[in-house]
Amino acid sequence: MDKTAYLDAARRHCESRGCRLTELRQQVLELVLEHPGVVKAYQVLADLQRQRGAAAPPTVYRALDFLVEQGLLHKVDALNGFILCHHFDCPHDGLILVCERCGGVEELDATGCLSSLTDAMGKVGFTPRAQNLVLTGTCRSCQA
Amino acid sequence: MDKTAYLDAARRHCESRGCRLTELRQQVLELVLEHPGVVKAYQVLADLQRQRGAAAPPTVYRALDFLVEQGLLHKVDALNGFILCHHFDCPHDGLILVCERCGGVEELDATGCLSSLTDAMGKVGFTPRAQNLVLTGTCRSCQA
DNA sequence: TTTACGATGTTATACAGTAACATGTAGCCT
DNA sequence: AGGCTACATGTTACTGTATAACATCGTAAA
Ligand SMILES: [Zn+2]
Ligand SMILES: [Zn+2]
Ligand SMILES: [Zn+2]
Ligand SMILES: [Zn+2]
Repeated sequence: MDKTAYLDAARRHCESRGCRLTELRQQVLELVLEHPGVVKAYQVLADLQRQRGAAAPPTVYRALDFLVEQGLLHKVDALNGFILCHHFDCPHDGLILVCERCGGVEELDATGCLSSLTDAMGKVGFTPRAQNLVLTGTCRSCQA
Repeated sequence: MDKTAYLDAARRHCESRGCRLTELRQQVLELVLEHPGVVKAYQVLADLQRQRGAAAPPTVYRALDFLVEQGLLHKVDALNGFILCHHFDCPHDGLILVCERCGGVEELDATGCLSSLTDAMGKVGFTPRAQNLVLTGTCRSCQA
């Protein structure tokens, strides 16, 4: 999917959820799109300032939070960063692997891999919220 | 295990690994012990300042990093916090469950539950960093 | 038109984490 | 003893991450 098609799909995705992909939000999404792998909020902020002059942290954090809310991005807590989700339109129990060395992102289908985890949680009465697992580590090409 | 026994076990654990649980490190560990669930670094810092006067961030971060290194604490990236590990003496992969409603934290030993995930990652050549999975959801006592 | 609501702008601040360098402390070697 | 070494802690200053609180603006329903 090329960039334009992706943005179109993202717009339709938001509208189908009763939200608007405003110009600012799209601009932030495009900035994330420019980067491979993990993007940091303050990197986006710097990019945004280069494009439209003054901009403050809340501007970019609000846009990023919105995009995460819509499922267009995932937050990677361990790295204080964000990554694109390429499957926002189909519900997926994804397993997202982030390489600590090259910043590359890989997505696995974890369906069928989570049953034992779910069982373990069920034994203590814990009900997990649907969410994506994000793990950090080292990818194949970065193995020492 | 009561507090004294825990601290004794922690001390022996460190010494068996060729490290010392110094007075400062033990003091930080005790401060973490005082809190149920997740503890934040700056909360520990504030507590520490109340006990021994001046103290700066590096003091508490160094101690916390040491304790994580020894396996006595786990870092919870999603919450920028730390939790006690109650079975530091046996190697394990932690599965940390955070209740969205009451904020309680529970750690499961997921060592036997991750093989299918590990297999899936192995197939793409990905080596996960030793880490804890953090999931949010609803705990038993908060079930609606 | 008025009202309400969502989005954005703006300022200031809180919270999280680290670099770099100084000082102390304990064991070891000569 | 004197000096060497390694580790632990103290201290200052800073970078990076994130949010609170309030102001402004556009749009669309009432
Ligand atoms: Zn996804
Ligand atoms: Zn890599
Ligand atoms: Zn543990
Ligand atoms: Zn609960």
